[in-house]
Amino acid sequence: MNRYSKQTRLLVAIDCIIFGFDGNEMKILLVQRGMVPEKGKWSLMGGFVQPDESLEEAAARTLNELTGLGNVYMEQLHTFGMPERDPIERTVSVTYFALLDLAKYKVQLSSEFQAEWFPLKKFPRLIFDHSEMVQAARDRLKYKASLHPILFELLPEKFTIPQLQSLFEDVYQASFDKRNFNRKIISTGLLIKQSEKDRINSRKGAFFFKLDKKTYRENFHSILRMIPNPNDSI
Amino acid sequence: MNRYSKQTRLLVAIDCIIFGFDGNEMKILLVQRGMVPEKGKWSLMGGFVQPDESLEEAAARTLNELTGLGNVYMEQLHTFGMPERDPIERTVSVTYFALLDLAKYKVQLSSEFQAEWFPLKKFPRLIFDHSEMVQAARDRLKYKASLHPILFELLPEKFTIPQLQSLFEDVYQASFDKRNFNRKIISTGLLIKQSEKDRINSRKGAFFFKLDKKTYRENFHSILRMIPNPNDSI
DNA sequence: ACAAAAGTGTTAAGGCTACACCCATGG
DNA sequence: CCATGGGTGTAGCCTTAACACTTTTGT
Repeated sequence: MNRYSKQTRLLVAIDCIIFGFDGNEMKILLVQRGMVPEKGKWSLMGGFVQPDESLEEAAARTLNELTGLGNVYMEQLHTFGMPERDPIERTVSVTYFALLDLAKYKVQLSSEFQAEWFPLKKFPRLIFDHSEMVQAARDRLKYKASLHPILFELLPEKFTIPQLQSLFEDVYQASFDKRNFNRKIISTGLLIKQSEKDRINSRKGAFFFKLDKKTYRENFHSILRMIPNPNDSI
Repeated sequence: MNRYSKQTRLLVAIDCIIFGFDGNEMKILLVQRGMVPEKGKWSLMGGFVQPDESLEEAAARTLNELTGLGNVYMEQLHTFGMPERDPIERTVSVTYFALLDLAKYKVQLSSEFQAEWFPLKKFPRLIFDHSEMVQAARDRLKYKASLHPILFELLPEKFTIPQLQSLFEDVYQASFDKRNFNRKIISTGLLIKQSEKDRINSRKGAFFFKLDKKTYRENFHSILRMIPNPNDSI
C-alpha cells in the first residue's frame, strides 16, 4: 500500500496577514483577487501549498512574490477549515501573519498583483472568511505584543521612543503616559541609545535607539510585561 | 469554472494531544496505530478530515471515537506540514490538544483502539513527528496555564488546593511555596470553598473547592498571573 | 519669546517573596 | 500523644500608577 485509499484530499492554501507600520499608523496589505470567484474583490495575499514545499516555505514564498521580501518575521496563526469557506471547492487555509517596516519597503510591491496598503482602522470588506482571519491576527498581535517584544519587528533599525509609543498606541487603540511608557521600555534593557537625534517631529529632536539584538533574542520567549496600564481609549 | 484546476490536493489529518490528570500526575493518551506504515507503534489519536466536517468537528469526533467524551476543552495547537512527515503520502496535520479529568473517564476508552494512558514524564517513542507535536503541546500548556486558568479543566468538579498545587507542580516540574500558592489562587476569585473536606490524603482533611464558573468564563481571556515564582525544579 | 515636542523624578499603594508556626485528626 | 498533611500571617522589597515641570531649538 502506498496511498491512504478512500480518503478525500483537500486543497490546502496559505493566507498571509501582512502588517506594516509607516511611522504613523498600522496598515495591512491587501490584494485584488485575480481569479474567480470574487475576482476584483479585496482579499489577503494567498496561494496554494505546492507538492514539495513546507507550510513555512509556502508562506515565505507567498510573501516574497508580493513584496520581494525575505527574512521577515512570520508566525503561524491558525488554520481555518469550515467546509463552505470557499464556495468553489473545499479549501483548508493555514494562515500566517507577517510584520514589516512599511516605510522601508513600500516601493517594492510586485506590479503583478494589484496590491495596496490600507489603514488597519479602515479597510475594505474582504472575501470569504478573510475578515475573520484579520481579526484573529489583530487579536494575536495584541496578545503577543503585551508579553513579548514583537512590535520592534515593525520599526526601522533606528527609531525613537515617541515613535515606539505611537506604535503601541495604535496597536492597542489606547494612550499611555509617556513617563511610565519610557520607564517600562527602558527597563526591558532592549534599547541602545544612539547619539544622533531624529529632528523630523520636533525642534528639540528625539534620540534614536537601536534594538539590542542579543538581549532581544535572549529575552524574546520569556514573558515580559511590555506595556504599562493604558490611560484611555484614543 | 467550479474547481481550482491544476492544484494539488493533499490529505488533511487531525491529531489530538490528549492530556489527563489523575490527581497525582499528568498523563497523555496514546494509541497503537492500526494501519501501515508503523502499524503497532505508538502514536497520537488521529484521523483524516472528512469532506463535510469542519476541523473542530473532526477533532471532536476523533476524541469522541476514542474516549466516548464530548464537551471537553480543546484548542487548536498548530498545523504541521513538512512534505515528508508521513512517508506514504503527503499529509498536512492540524493538531488539537485536549484537557480532561482522567480519573472520571478512565474506564470509557473504546476497545476498538489499543489505547493507553502514559505518564507525561515517560512515554514511548512516537511515529512521524508526533513527539514534536507533544512537545509543542506541552510548551503551549505551560505558557497558557501561566496566564489563564486553563488547568482547572483537568480537575474534577470538586478539588482541594493541595491537589491543584500538585497539578501545577507537575506541569511546571517545579515546587511552589504553599502559602504563596494559596494566596495567589485565592486572589483570582475563581474558587468557591465547600463545607466538606477531602480526607483521603490527611487526617485533618483538606477543604473542597469548586470553580466559580461565571468568574471563570469572565476572566478566562484576561491575562492573569496564575503561578507564583517557583522555588526549585523538583 | 514662544510654540511644540522631548525628557525626567517622586510619592503612595499594592503586590510580591521569603519565611515558621499552629491546627485537626486518626492511629 | 504524636505523626501527618492542612492552613495561615507578616515584614521588607519592588513595581506600579499617578502626576507637572523643565529642556531644546527653529521660527
